[in-house]
Amino acid sequence: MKAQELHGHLDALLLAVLEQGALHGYAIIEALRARSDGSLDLPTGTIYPALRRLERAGHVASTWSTVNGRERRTYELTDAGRRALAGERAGWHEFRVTVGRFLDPGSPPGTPA
Amino acid sequence: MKAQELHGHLDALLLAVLEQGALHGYAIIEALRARSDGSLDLPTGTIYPALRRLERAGHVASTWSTVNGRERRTYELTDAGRRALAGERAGWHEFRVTVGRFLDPGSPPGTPA
DNA sequence: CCTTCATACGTAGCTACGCTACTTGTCGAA
DNA sequence: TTCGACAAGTAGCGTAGCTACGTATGAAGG
Repeated sequence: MKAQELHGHLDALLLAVLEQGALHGYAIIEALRARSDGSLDLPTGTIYPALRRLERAGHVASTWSTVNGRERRTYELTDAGRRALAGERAGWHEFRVTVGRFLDPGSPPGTPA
Repeated sequence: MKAQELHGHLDALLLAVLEQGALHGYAIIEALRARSDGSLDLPTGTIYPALRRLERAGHVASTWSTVNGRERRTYELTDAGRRALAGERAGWHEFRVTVGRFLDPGSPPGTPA
């Protein structure tokens, strides 16, 4: 799918992926691709800046490690990040219902009961 | 809701509103507000440029009329617009499923059956 | 009469944010 | 030794919605 439509929801996706355990950037990209059956194939230029944004916001924390001579920055959800994720989930739900009222089939204009 | 999350979905909303009949810009804003129970209260600076974009793209057509001394530009879906709306609906569905896999409750990681 | 508010259109400039394209570097395989 | 997967990152661009204006009419209220 056209990924630009993610606008505003990327942070939530990243937090959701990290909810299941700490990962490094590259692995996050792979996790998104895997869990979406390839629909979400996000470039590094999207992920890395987003992760730094989340870190600045205090929603994730990172630690460096070296594995096989390769530098890895591993990201982990903070408590604030977990709270933020809950908020993002609520926001996503409202968004999905609101937009769905216009775009989902079944009950366009006047559907009282 | 924070309207910036609409990013990329606004066109679809406008087409969906016009699907039920031609409306002028101001009325479109009111229709969005009404059908979303007030969640979508979009400023004119968002709607008018968007409508012109849709017109340039050939998805809507506009006709001027004067009602009570007030100028009205009434927008109507074109056939291409109707096709575009169908595409937007499909895109919305895929988007909602993909993002939902991460943010909706119920089936986070490995849910085979 | 004059102000104010709802109606109705519109533009200029800002900002957020995801994307493209690029760089740096290690390691394993061909 | 060259190429591709792994791993991180930045600079600059484009899209698109938002803020804050500006214009104009008609109705309501003082």
